[in-house]
Amino acid sequence: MYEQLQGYLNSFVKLDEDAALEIERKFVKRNFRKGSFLAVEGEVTKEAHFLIKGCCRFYHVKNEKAVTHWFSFENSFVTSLRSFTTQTPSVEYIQAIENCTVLSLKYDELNSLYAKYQQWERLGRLIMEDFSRQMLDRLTALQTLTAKQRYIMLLQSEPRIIQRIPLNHVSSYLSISGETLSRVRSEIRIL
Amino acid sequence: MYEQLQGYLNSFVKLDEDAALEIERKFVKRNFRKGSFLAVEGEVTKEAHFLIKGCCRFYHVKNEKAVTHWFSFENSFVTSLRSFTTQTPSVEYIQAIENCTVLSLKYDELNSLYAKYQQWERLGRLIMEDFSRQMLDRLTALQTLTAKQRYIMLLQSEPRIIQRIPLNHVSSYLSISGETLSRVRSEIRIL
DNA sequence: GCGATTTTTTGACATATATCAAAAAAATCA
DNA sequence: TGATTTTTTTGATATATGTCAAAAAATCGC
Repeated sequence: MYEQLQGYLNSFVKLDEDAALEIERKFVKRNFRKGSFLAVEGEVTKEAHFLIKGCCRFYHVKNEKAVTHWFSFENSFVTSLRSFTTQTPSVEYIQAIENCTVLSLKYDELNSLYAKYQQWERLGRLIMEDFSRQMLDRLTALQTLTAKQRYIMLLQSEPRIIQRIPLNHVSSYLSISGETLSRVRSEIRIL
Repeated sequence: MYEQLQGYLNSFVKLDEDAALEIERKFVKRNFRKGSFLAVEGEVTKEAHFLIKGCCRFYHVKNEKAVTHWFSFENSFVTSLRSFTTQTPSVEYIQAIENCTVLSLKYDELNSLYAKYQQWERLGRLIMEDFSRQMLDRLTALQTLTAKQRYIMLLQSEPRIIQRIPLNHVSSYLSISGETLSRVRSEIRIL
């Protein structure tokens, strides 16, 4: 369990022993039942969670409708970024799509790691750089591809999303109505 | 000139004297003529530029068409993020929309700052966090607003873009055809 | 300053995608 | 397992926005 997190972190920075020891000291194991929330609109998100098992859906409510904007799977951090990094009320919800096991880290604990270890600071920077690149790709896809192309691209680049997430959430994520996505899928089936 | 950069960096981290001294040592002043390129598709971006004066347009070419995905103005860093951070060929162009004055920092120099000063590492992290939050906002706007709403929102949140950037670039940035944006504007004029 | 580009506007028409409604299928759970 | 809820599919129709074309306006280069 901790090895899994360790492996993830190591892909960014090879942690020295003292810095690595903090992993077991600061992260605590937790479970979230399918359907439960890791972040709620209006509440300050006090923890970041490393997803050991399961997957989550990020969404916000706009005109009484849920708009999904992200999914997270095993081996990634889950938190309401703006809320957590600025300690302000969240504008989004994060919901467990499957039963989830996570390793949770409190905001203050993370900051003490940042303060104490240059390597943790670097880890934070590299993870944010990585996240930014992912966001840029997603933006490009939304900006340049048709509904069908976006679905096909997702099928290729993130098959887990299509395999494990209900279609209505996927359609929202792709900014396509459920009906249109259903039609797109049947077209592709025929091909 | 250096004070301007210093002020920007200070808004993220109050640099100690030794770390602050590096600013004048590592950043070099350069000018880019209107129309010239700060990054080109296919070339590895070797520098990040802090924009002292002027503005830039980020775009990539898709089906022989330019798709604008970002603008930068005074007091922000300009670089092809993926290319610079991973030192791989850029997929995008960055073009000066006005004559620009920048302070440029080489990739290797930045990394030596990261290695030597925990404060610079933190600076990098905080700037990336800030960037990520901006990207998230942009994604939300593209996902939830109509063409007209996106334009109005831009008018309010980033009037500089509308004041200083040719309309065809703005429309591309908003994922609206030039014709539709023109119509949206005339509608708003009347109101 | 003036001709030549480039950008913006306007109009007619095309189309991708949304919406509404209802049936079919799948998932949930008591 | 069967009943109930949720999700997905299918059909008919509506609409926002794109495309093509040409005029009007603005900008650029010499």
